[in-house]
Amino acid sequence: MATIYDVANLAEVSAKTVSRVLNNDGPVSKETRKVVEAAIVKLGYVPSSAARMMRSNHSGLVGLITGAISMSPEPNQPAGLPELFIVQGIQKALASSGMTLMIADTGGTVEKAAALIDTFLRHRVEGLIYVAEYHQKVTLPRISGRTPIVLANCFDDRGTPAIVPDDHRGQHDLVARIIDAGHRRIGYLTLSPEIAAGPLRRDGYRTALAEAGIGYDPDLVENCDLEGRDGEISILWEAIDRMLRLANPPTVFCCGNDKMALRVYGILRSMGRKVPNEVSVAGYDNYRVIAETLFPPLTTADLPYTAMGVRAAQRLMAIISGESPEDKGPTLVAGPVHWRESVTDLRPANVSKLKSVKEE
Amino acid sequence: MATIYDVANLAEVSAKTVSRVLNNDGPVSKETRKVVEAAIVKLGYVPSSAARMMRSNHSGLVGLITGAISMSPEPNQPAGLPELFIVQGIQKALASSGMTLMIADTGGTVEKAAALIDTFLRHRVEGLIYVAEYHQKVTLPRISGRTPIVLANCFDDRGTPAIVPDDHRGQHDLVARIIDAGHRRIGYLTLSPEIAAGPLRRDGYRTALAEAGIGYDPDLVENCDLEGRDGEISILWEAIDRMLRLANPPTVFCCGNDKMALRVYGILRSMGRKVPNEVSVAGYDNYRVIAETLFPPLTTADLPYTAMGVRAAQRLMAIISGESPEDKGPTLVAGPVHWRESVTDLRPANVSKLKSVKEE
DNA sequence: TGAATTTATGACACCGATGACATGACACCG
DNA sequence: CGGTGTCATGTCATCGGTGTCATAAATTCA
Repeated sequence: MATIYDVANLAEVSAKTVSRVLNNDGPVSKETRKVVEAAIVKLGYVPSSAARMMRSNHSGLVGLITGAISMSPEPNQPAGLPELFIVQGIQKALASSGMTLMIADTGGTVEKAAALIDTFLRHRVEGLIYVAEYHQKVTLPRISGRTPIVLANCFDDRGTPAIVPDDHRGQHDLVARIIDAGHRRIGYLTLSPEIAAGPLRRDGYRTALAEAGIGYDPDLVENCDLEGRDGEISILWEAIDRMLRLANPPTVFCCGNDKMALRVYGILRSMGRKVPNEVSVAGYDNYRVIAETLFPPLTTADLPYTAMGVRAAQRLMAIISGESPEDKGPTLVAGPVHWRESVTDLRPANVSKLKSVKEE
Repeated sequence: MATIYDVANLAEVSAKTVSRVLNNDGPVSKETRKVVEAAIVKLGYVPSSAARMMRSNHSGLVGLITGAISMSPEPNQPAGLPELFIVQGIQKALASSGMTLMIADTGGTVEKAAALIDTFLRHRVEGLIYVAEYHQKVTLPRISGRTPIVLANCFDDRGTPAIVPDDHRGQHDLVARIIDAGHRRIGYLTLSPEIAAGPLRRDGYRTALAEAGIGYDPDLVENCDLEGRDGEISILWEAIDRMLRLANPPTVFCCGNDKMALRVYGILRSMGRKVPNEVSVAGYDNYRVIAETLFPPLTTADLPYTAMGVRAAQRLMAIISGESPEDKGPTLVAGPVHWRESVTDLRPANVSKLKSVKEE
């Protein structure tokens, strides 16, 4: 591979002058610049970032660690892989800063994260972002030097800067909107209480009910999430069957996430119930492959992955620029409600009118 | 950040000895090794890969370029992002080789690929892999040096080593299996002929029919893929409606991909047709979020992304090791059929028996 | 027991850039 | 016309490791 000296020889200038041309550093005459640039092209010269980094002690790299790409081998897990939107958001925010993003994947095993952090430190990244597959608590190995790190979609108990979704508010907003559409009996098929989003969303549901003066009815809430284990369909089926037999049955089912809503569509239809004419369904995540492809399209709460990624990158850049990460603890990011055809509007004026309303 | 000299001073040995300990190079006495390792831990020393790379001229890096993470902003496009499985396969195959994988994303715009290749070359990667979002032809900027590159899920007309899915064989195997289950009237809702997979899969369908001695009936085939444009649902609806009104209607609908199958489920049910009792449905891709979550689970052909990733990485490693890439052109990789409950078995013995059969 | 080999370690140059500093040629100024 | 500033360029040391070679001590061998 050609070096800066090869270019210098060919252009009959010093290496330093070539360096000046490359970096738009110091003054270079028009003719010299032209000669040098020609030599660069002729030799196909590409500067070595290793050599540059050694001298200037500045890598321009940001490391990103994720398990998103190689999810656990079992096909369970909350969403799948849309948390990649976080990565997309990070890229978007980083693109303007001139930093290069290096992405590495844990390959499923969390233990590999330590090795990846090490690899990144060897490359002298200027900052690290750790992205979790779903909202959860994590415990990462401590980093020896002073390389800053930001957590996205997760948090720890050491006060590390973190960006997490506002599950409480999202579920609250969605339920509030559904109440606004005239629904009063709202069934809620929850996620497992084991995962961070479960209790947060359930509380959001309760808060929205309370604000509307609707009593909380435990008969309308059931955990239907087996976290990928078998039998989820039958548990769902029985919960729905039970609720629909109540004296005062729900007019809408809120599901823990969009994937569950996809199952609920199938079950309700197998029961002979039309969606949404007889029963409405709402999800959570705005997992677009499902939410927009389902027929009818699914009303759901957005999980603002992209925005979270943007915030994470911005936070990191701020810390790299020297801002002390004093406002410790997680930053909550809320997303909008996506109103689609899967929930009927029971308000007098709109009853029987099944039209597409988008509020995004 | 501590350097190798700091460690050498603290351990009272030469820098070269520290280097020996780090790389398990040359002989080092047990005691010396212990002292050096203690110093390394005490200082939190992390070697600089930049410095190492300069001298040894060996980066241990493989660059991966993908648009997978930031798909096009429109929610159209074939699959979404499961082509990330390719990345997963690449990682799996690379893990054993000691190479570090650097992933970069084009951010949607193909033009950025050139910049990313440049960045990778600056880091002196030993090989490059380009992963496309869906099976297609691409034209990448030529690479100046002799850094090898392998294409995954795409191909070009310059004979660059490439790994692509065997869409013809996959669709053939799926249809053959459906014929084997007793179906004779097989509707086919195709992908757009514009994308590489479209014609390949359609030909696979025709080949399977021909092999079974079933005549090709153009009435049973229709392109229902608008590549994300509006109106897809109504086109699908009309195509299905038309075919079901035929004197001899299809007993099963093969869909261009799983996403289309998801829509077809909704449409058939809105028409009051039970799946699979009255009409069977099959997909393509084995997009698990859809195929396994749908009710009933979807029969589909596997798009062997992981295997393709593995092959791509192996091919690259072979080329890096000096093997001349003489067997030019694309390598086809075929995947298995996943037989699930969405297609009924019409063979006498099994009629009315709806059980889960997995053949993977 | 002296020569040959192995083991353990160090000295030093070098990889390819860039920062600090120096130099010569002009231009401008009073 | 000497002094000062700017422009264009070059010299040289340096970043943090590792390859090459040298060296001294310990071990094996004839």
